[in-house]
Amino acid sequence: MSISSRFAVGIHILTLIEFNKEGVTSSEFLASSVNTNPAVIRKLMGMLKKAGLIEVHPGIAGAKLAKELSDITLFDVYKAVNVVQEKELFSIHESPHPDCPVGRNIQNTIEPLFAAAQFAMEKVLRNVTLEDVVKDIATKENIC
Amino acid sequence: MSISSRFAVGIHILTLIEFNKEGVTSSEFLASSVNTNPAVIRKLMGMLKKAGLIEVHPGIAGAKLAKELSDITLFDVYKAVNVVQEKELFSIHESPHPDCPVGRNIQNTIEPLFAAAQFAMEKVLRNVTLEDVVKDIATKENIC
DNA sequence: ATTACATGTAATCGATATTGTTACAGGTAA
DNA sequence: TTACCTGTAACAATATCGATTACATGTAAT
Repeated sequence: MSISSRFAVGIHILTLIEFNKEGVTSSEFLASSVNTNPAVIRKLMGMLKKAGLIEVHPGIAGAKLAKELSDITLFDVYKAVNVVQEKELFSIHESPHPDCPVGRNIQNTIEPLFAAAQFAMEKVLRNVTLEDVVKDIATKENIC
Repeated sequence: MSISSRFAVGIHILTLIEFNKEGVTSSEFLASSVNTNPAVIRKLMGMLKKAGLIEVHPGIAGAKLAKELSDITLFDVYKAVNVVQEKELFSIHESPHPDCPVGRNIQNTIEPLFAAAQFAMEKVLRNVTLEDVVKDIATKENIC
């Protein structure tokens, strides 16, 4: 099991829009860098647009960031591309037997524990911005 | 996307072994409480056994805990049932374009961020023991 | 030794999610 | 009108999950 690479690709898209901000960042351009199909990129662009992270218009080539780099966290991207639903990082088996003391309580007992674990993971994502990602790549480029 | 319910079922199994420690906890008994097939339970029992969490023997009915309740964390169960591999909670797209500054760096930049998020989630699991789960259920039973 | 019953394990199936691909509708500007 | 872009639907290939069936193997009681 793994969380969909839509998340990583979403970050890639936003980062590249920033790096190419003087130029035109079309779905084809993005697809070439990500190494996938333009239609895949357009679908993701739709999600990022819906989440208010980018501006993109039918018939007009290129996407632009809709917010400041420092105002976009990885959590924003994570939510935008819809990879994990609220309280659903972990799945819990359905319909355990109600006549068993464990069966009738296990879901209620486990759920808050799973939610806490998921929340801790998401908190890390909230504390990283796209600015951090862009700066890290810029640093790596200057060194190499 | 969701982490397999094997994790939740694994917790269920261990918890029920404890609740039924005076009796014989067979795969059929467990399957009835979990509401699944005995073969599914046996496969999970094999994983829990391999991880040293339970003792179970071919031909002999019933499983027993191999460690103290307070010595088994949810993380132990999580690793035992093999739901998420190390550094693979998030997947990263392969083969981004090396001629692009973003494409050639994005993986190295994102990987530690994803690893940190995964680690934070796992840390929560490390801090909860089966004893906590059993006590919580026992409390709920006494109240209701 | 035979019988009854347990665990161990492999094969298979249906359901679902993911990723890539193709195709085309609709918008924009030269 | 033409060229090119985004938006979106349909479909295939692949992978994983959970359930199911079947059977080999091990144990203990008769």
